[in-house]
Amino acid sequence: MPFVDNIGFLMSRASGQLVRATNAALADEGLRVRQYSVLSLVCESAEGESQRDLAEVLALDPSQVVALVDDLHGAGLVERRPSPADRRTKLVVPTERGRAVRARATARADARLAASLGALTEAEQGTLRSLLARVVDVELPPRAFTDR
Amino acid sequence: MPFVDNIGFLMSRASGQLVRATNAALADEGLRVRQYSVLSLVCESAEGESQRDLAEVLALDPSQVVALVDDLHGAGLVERRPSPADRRTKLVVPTERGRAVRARATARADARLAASLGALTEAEQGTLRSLLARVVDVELPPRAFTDR
DNA sequence: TATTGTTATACTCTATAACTATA
DNA sequence: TATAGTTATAGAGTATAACAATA
Repeated sequence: MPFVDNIGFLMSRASGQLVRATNAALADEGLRVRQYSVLSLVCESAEGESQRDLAEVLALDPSQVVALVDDLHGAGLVERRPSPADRRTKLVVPTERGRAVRARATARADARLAASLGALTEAEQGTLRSLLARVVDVELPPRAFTDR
Repeated sequence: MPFVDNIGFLMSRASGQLVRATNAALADEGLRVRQYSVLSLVCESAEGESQRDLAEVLALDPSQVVALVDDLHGAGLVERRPSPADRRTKLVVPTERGRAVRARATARADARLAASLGALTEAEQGTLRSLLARVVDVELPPRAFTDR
């Protein structure tokens, strides 16, 4: 099979396209997609998310989360609150402004994403989403100790 | 829909996983995935590929292709040949060693990719490939001049 | 004038290691 | 002894601009 049909190549190409498109859509709100992902998660959380949990969900190193939260805090969109349960842990919570920016950002990003996926029907987008979710879950294959 | 179900996010996460896995698989051959993609394309080509064509197929800036070809040339895997048709153009062609390295690299990369996609059946992988190919093709939507 | 390859530069993303304060 | 957050650093990837040679 020719290289241009390689799933890894196509995935990388598609991902790059979507990231560029989303960054362009978010530029008006002063966000990039990585900062936006953190803001979205904390806005969806009831009591705030610890930086450790953010790192795990986003598959980022904790040190990267520090920088992203710093960015958002500098823009007045989130705050760090001490966790009542563990004094090592900081819960990241959105400010009022953070919630407002997130709402606008989501509208813009979703519209742009829909345009980028315009070649696919709604049903196909659902199929793609579930296939991707299953690829993402396979971090630790059951009996693939050989290559670790 | 929660952020973690966003297709752009899932795509970025999946792409990162596949790139990391492929880079790990290629490390023994002294390659990274971007160099490998150039090597693969020139090995598949009958008369060599111009750097401009490589940039277009891979969706890279021509200046990035210069660096990748430099890397491969430094490793003795490709050569630049003058095009008989256009003296501006350089055709990138593999060396004998380049072809041998590419064969081994492809075996390793394909095996690792198959493992990373192990959660999907062959049919599902085919579906994923075709969906991705259609997403990638939508660089210039028919009448979306508004956002350019 | 436009295109191919090239150099240069800056910024973003990724990967590691080491440190602190807590547990 | 282990974990959450932090700082620092280096390398890889991305994005632009400008230039020489050639068309």
